[in-house]
Amino acid sequence: MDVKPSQGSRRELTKTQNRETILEAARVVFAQLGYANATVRDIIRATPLASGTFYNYFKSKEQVHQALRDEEALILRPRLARARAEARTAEEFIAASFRAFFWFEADKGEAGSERFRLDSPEVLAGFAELRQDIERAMARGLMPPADVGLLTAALAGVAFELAEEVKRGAEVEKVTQFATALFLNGIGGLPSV
Amino acid sequence: MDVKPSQGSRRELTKTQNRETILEAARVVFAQLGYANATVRDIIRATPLASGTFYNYFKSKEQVHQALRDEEALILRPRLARARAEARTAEEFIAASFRAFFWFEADKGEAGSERFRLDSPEVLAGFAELRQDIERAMARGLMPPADVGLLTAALAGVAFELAEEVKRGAEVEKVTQFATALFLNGIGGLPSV
DNA sequence: GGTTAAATTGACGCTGCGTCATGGCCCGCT
DNA sequence: AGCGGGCCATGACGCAGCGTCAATTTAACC
Repeated sequence: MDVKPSQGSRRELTKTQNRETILEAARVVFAQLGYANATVRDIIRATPLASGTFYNYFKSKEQVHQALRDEEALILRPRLARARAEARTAEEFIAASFRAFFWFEADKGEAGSERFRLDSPEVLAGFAELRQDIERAMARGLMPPADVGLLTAALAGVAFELAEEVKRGAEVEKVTQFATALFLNGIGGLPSV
Repeated sequence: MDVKPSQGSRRELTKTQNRETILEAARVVFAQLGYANATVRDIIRATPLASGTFYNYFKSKEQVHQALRDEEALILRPRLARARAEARTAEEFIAASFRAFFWFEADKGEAGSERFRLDSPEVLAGFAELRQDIERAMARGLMPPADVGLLTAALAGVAFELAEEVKRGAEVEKVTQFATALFLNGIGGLPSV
């Protein structure tokens, strides 16, 4: 009958280390070869571990990738939440969201340019948060009421697509102002629900 | 010294047929297994041809996929061009573009839900056309002047993301009106160039 | 130190990849 | 109609990556 292994136990430690080793190797390999060309073998070869060990930690290349996206989302989400929490007007709400997102993406650079489905848990949670915050803003009268689902999707679409421009070198502040102006004026005339 | 083989020649005919056979098989296989899981072997197995033959027509799974996207773009582009050519106001321009795009995507249904880089020649040409049409519209005073690159990207982002909603069952007309209103009001307050 | 459970290892069988030598078929010419 | 040349389909081949699993090492606990 085993008690849950203590946090500081040797076993737990190397387990965490191995996981991190694999993730770090994956980051490098994906950046070098691109996600599509990279193989599980490439990742473990960039590691002192054996091929079998990989599968103790992840089921597939896809899952490592998801874990990496999750790590990112885990950094980004609080930033977005904070930025929006401080917003007192619709403009602040929108501008702060875009700005936080664009700065974050800008740091990743061209490397992170591949397109993916957005189905990792943390990312979905981020979407849900955005949607909730929009609903609250509408309830408070900060924004006029409109179809929240469509508005969320539109915001996301603009954010993702303009993020590409930012990665290609466009100025964050300029793009932020563009996106903010577009929505701030745009939501005024939306068909009401 | 060969003359270019006549169009009706037997050889040319089966070549065209084989190409079409492969593309059709690919359509089916991608729909069934999803692009990521499908293999070149799956495609040729869905065909009376031998594996080597595949490589006479396409270099990779990726290239077949691109050819399929190109076929789609080849249908969609004239529709968009026509819709926009008839536009006499900004509203008509924007609404017609979204409407044509959403109807097209709606027909594909959930099947075509995977996300891809948009780098096939025909698709890029479609982007370029959109951008040009916007520039012309601005020149004619139909739209206020703004950063064309950012505006194009924003339009594309909203179009792609809302298309997902349409595929999930949202009403085309409702979504079209939403997107149109968003941009029609939005472009009014954009930072001028 | 001995016992046991857990985690690591790499070899294994299998599947898909892209190539290439072979052979058949179409075409144009006589 | 028969011949010759070139084009293209064919499928076997060597190679690489996949995910598994029996054997082995390592850590934990007594």
